[in-house]
Amino acid sequence: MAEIDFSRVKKLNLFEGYYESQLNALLEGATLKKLSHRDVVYRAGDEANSFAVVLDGALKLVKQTASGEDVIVFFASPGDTVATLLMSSEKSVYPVTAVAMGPAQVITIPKRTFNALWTKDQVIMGKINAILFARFSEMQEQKIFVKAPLAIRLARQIVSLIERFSGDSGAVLPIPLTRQEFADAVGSSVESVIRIMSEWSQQGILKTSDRHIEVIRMDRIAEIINGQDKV
Amino acid sequence: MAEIDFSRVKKLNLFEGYYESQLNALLEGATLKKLSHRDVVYRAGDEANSFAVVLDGALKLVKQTASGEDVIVFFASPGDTVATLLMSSEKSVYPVTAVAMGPAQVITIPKRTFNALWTKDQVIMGKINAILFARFSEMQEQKIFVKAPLAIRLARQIVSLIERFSGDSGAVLPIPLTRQEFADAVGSSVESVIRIMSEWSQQGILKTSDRHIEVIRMDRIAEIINGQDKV
DNA sequence: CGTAGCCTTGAAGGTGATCAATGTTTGTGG
DNA sequence: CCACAAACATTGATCACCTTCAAGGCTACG
Repeated sequence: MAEIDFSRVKKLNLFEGYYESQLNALLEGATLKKLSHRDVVYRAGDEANSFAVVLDGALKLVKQTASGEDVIVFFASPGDTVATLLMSSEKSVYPVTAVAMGPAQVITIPKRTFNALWTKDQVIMGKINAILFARFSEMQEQKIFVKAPLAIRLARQIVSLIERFSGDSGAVLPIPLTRQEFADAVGSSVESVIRIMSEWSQQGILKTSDRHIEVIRMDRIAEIINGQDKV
Repeated sequence: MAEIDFSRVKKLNLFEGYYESQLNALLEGATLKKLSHRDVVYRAGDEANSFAVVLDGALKLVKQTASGEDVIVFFASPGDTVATLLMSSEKSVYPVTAVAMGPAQVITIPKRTFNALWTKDQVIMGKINAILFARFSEMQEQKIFVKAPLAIRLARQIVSLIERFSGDSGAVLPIPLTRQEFADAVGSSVESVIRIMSEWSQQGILKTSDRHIEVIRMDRIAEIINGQDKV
């Protein structure tokens, strides 16, 4: 645990305002994990003994369908926690697989630390709730677009990711995303995603090089989401 | 508050094991609401001053799409809480509209009671987490089926509702659900839902009278979900 | 006994899935 | 640093699944 970079940890909203001694307590038994692209943090079905806080980079939370296809349930960004709700139950198993997208850093924190210390701290539990609420909102938002045409769902997904990973600063997605992953996230096929994104590239709406996306015409993307692109 | 039926309240897993005096504290300022079909508990956009616990019946949590269509985000069953995660944030607004389906009873509990008393009680917060986790799981499960044919999504939805509202006892859905509501829940159109359910009625898989559904051949429904019905 | 809410059926058409084949880039081991 | 494998992107053709639109019927209830 000594190797955890506190200066980075303290920058997370989650841990803001804590003294180093308090942080030491909250991170009792915690481990810093430096991940490379495609490293697995948790595997669906494994016994849930710890939860994770994302420090840097991104994780995708993936589940498999009966026919073996992947479905991306959520993208976790820095500050997000993963598997927190599992800590309350007696014995349980991770429902999804968490995989790093590009280089990433997470802290894994043992269940016992959560139950012994976190749950007694109303401030941090309030922040956890806020994180959960954000994830809830994202999933509900997605549900609202189920019936929308693929182009709209895709555009919404891109905007959502950019907002969460780049904030308002710029329109470049700092994480590598394959077309397949977009498809898995919006519930579609690679081919369809490619057709739409190629179209957008040709129209100069976005640019993509080596799985990194840059939105050039954010206004056009917004129009597409609002269904005004046919006008 | 005097009018709250404690014998009913105590049966909820959420409040199990509490003395009446403790319950009185947890329900400080709470109100029992007896609802009729289509009564609105919370309206999306209203300021979130309280959260709710479902005692009896069912609520649908609805959001509207840009084009004015309804999307049912979740069905809340007895024991579920609604808007809990909102209580942690300073000032907020309900993200969804909560509407009763058939007669229902809910308790609404003020935000201040939650923050003053609930958050200090680790036991009840653990139970809240379990409730949230169940809702999370349901939403994720649904996401796994986005690409599945409508018949499968519909079958899954019916089974999920029956499990939550009837437990293992029987196969009758005790709440009234229109075809439109099924469509709103699975992200489809009324007509398509009707076509599939009519087919099932003819095959004797289920029976429906006045918006109440009874599954006759649960085995067939299970087969449909597993995609074995074409065999 | 009329209206509102719900259910049903048919026809036409579009979106996007699937299959198949091929090109391109990235990463790795020798 | 090259060569080859693996991962990723692309394009075209075909067609199933649903949506949409339109029109009408049924049932409960004030």
